[in-house]
Amino acid sequence: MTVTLADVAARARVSPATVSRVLNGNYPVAASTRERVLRAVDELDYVLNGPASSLAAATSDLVGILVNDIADPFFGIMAGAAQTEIGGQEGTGRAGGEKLAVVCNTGGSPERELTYLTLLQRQRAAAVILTGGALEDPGHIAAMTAKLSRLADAGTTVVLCGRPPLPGSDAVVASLAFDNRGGGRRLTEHLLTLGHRRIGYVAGPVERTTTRHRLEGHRAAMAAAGLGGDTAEQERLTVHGPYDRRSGYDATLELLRREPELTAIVAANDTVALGACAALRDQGLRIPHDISVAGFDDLPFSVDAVPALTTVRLPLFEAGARAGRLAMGNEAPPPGGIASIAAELMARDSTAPPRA
Amino acid sequence: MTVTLADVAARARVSPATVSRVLNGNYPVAASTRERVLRAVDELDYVLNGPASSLAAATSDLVGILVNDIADPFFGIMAGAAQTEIGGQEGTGRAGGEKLAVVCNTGGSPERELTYLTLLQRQRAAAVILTGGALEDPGHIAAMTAKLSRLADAGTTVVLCGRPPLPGSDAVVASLAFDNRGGGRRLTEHLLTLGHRRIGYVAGPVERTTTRHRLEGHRAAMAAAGLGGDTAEQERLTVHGPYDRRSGYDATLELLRREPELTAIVAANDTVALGACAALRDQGLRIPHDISVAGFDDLPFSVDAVPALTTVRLPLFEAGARAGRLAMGNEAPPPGGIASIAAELMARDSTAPPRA
DNA sequence: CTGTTAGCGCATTCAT
DNA sequence: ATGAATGCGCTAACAG
Repeated sequence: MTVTLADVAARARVSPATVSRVLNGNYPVAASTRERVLRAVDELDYVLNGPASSLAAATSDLVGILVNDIADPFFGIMAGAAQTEIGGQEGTGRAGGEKLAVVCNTGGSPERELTYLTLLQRQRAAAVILTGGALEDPGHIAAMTAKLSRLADAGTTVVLCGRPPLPGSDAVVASLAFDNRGGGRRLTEHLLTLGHRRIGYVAGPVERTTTRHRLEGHRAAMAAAGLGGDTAEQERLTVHGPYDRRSGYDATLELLRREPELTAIVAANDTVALGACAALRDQGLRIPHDISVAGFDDLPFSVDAVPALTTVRLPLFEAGARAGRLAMGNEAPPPGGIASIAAELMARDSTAPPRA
Repeated sequence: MTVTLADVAARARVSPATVSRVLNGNYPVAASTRERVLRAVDELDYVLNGPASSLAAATSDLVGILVNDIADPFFGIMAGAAQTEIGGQEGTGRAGGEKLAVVCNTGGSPERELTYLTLLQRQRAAAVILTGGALEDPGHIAAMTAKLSRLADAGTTVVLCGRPPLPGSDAVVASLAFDNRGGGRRLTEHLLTLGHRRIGYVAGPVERTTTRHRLEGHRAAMAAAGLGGDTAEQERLTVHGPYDRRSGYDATLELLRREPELTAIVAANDTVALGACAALRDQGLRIPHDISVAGFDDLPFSVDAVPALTTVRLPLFEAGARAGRLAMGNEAPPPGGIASIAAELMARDSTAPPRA
């Protein structure tokens, strides 16, 4: 039926051990024998049995990349970049020592995040990359810390990309954290400099690090300008919701209801900002003439929005690629295992001084 | 060191076989024993060894989803929907009989497509879903057909989603093909009805089924209106390029150079259309007053474009979900294994009658 | 309903 | 540089 290593060995008139050695390449084999073996492999159309090989070797060539939302380019760009570094070799068609880089979509659900980690642990994954913000629920953090320790103990390399370090865990080889706080602060400073004073904030889902850090940056800038207000006032000008277009639309209407004199809206990310723009247009407001709008991430479509969206650029591709190299052991981890990744303000046309 | 099934068996005072049975759930076990075993599993924090289990059972719980570009929501939406159907159970955290739905990014490269299939074959994947258009190169088609046969022989379920059937192959359980030709035709008919006569076409990469079908639909509509022109004229009003923003931008400038009197531009997809819009704006042309623009796919951002983009809606989520169910054997394949998925014209604000 | 017995296909000692 | 032998951890008959 299915052709095995032994079949190849027989055809090449060598022992199974020799076939294994040429296939894995990490052992000296005479050129002539290697030649013969490879020919037999091609002739028989042999494909290594992954499970058997993983069982014997106690490691697999699977690398998992966890994302919160695979339909969001924010994650797609990072995941694609990581995959490029991991499975991006030439590709002979025969598939030699390649790793199998795969992305797993948690949908933002903590249960599914843990389930996927268990599944990857079960497969004895070579490495795992966790992308995007983390949930701040203490129970989940504890469960994640424990699970990642277990993975690390089993030899799996764990890398965080766009997610803050896990405090007190040595399971993680490297954490690449975006400077969401600094980016958020600079974005709001930009609006303040333009002269805005009443700024609404459409935040992401509660209990997420990304949400909190961006919001903290915003409030820090407001406070520094003496516009912080009390907690109640801050809450009044903040609406939370998922990272999607709909949320931006609805939250904007709500903010307008709460404070009709708003001159600017800061959104949790670019997708949300697009929803905000749609809501404002539907209300007959012109951007940026009547009201300014800003996003976060600088996804590819943001520059093409009308007007072009002011936002904060995150080097998603570079970060993803670096995470991929770290996972493969092809790059030295940053000092202390932690790197902060700069976020750059992109001032474009959707923000302008408020109407006099 | 690492805890095995035998350890669990010892702790629960049963045989390894019994533990295996409760873990796999597909065999009668006394409730009290099951209880004891599960407790032992939790106490020992046991995680099944995937490779060992796959080796013994000769199948794995891996399901691969191949996409051309993971950063493109077109694929992200389909892949996410498929994953929902495959790995979307409750999620106990303990991870029972779940499948591991995993997406692989080929980047549109035929070599990587084959490599990924080999890797999945090596893992003895339970199923494989191929999304998006296929390459039309005869050599690659032959290689793919052969590879998919090999996979099917090994028990892997193969499903095509958004890709035309593979002629003469019985390896594929089901093909869900979008009606790209019909959608393309209706889109151009819409423009013709508005009164357009000189229409430029920004096509996708050559040798791709999606590209060809959409273009054929366009040309069929033109021909039916007596505007087909000769081959040279058709070529003159068509520019090929990748499915990205940049391509739309550059191709639009090229089309304008070739034919300054263009009144409408049809783009290969929405992303390309956005690039086209940007180029037109940079040329000082107003949409749709000076020139109309249309896209394809109806991605989430298209309705928020300014002006809202006329396009063709593809039910990406529904198709992906259906592919997931087919891959899991949770839905009967369509008659003949082939289903055509309707594409619906979404006439919005980016198209209007040409200037008088 | 549960225990016993054999492999699954390969990587890796240890010899040679 | 190559061959022979052993076991990775689990599932699947087969008994009982």
